[in-house]
Amino acid sequence: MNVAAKYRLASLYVGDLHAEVTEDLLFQKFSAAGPVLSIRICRDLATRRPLGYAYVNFLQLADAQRALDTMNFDVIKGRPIRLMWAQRDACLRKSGIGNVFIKNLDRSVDNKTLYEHFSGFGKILSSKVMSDDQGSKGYAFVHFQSQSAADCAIEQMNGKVINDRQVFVAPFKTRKDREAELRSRASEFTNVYIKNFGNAMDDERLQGVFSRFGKTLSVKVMTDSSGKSKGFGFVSFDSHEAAKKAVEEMNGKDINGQLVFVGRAQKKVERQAELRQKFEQTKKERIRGCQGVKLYVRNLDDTVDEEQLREGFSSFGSISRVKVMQAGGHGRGFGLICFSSAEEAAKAVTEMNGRFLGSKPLSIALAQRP
DNA sequence: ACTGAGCGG
Repeated sequence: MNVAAKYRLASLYVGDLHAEVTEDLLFQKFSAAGPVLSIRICRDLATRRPLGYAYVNFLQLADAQRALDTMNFDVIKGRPIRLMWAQRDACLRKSGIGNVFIKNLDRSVDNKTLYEHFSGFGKILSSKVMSDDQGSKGYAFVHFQSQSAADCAIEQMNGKVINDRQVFVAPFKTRKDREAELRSRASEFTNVYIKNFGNAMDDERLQGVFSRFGKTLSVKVMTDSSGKSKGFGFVSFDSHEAAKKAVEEMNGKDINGQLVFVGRAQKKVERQAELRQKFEQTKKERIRGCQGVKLYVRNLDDTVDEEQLREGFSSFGSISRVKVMQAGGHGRGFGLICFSSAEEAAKAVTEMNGRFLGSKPLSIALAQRP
């Protein structure tokens, strides 16, 4: 048998490694399971930074098996390691066959507890409770070797209680598949959200406005603790067609002298997620907007300070930021100016490039995107 | 709250 074939029989993949874990440390640890032939922490070829995984090659298959059985999820440098048989065939790793998703996990459920609850259904290739520095995130993955084991686990474990909490167990879905599913579910909505109808509205009147689109299951004007309308409410229809018609015909219409908004009702978490995403989006746009109108000013006379620079450019528009680069108490001969619009920045470039500020002509250019 | 990461000499 050649060397490569021999390694493969007794090779373990060690994942989720902390960056400070060394080969020595792994050698010490795994030698407790039996004689170790070699260990390699994989690193980026160029930077030599660890890639977060390693191989441990045992001389004996039984020792590798023992390590897998007894050392999986042991904590090194504060982080649980994840052990698997080395599997170099990427197709086998990524097929997705037998992969199971678990959620609604109690925070007290750790990797080992999870493993104990699922290992009886078949051979597990890899499992993991997702966590951050706050601890468990309440969901996990168990990848079985066979689909039949996964089916069995789903059948037996979905709805079961682990550490006083009922868990949800189902086939794993990729993020893309899941998003598509959510979108298609959302497109068949039956619950409608109405806002901006003022406070002269109650359930009965709302019912009166919306019942012509179809049968309603519930109509509710949301109120505060004193019973006063909050200006919004929900109408639940018995069919998507009715809900869709209500949105199409009522959105933007005048009710009690006000233009109302009528749309698909979202769950609170969904709404929050959307708002959060919008906020991130506008933040990104704002950053991009600022980058687009940043000017580099070179060949600066080193007596010119930020105030003078701002003054020299203020006639072209509103300046959000001015900076003169400094080193050792004097200017380094360049700086930057942020305008609030691209037009202003462009005008500043055409008008000021080559013009004298102090004793030297300015050299101005639009800053490159980073 | 909420569907991953992962393979060398």
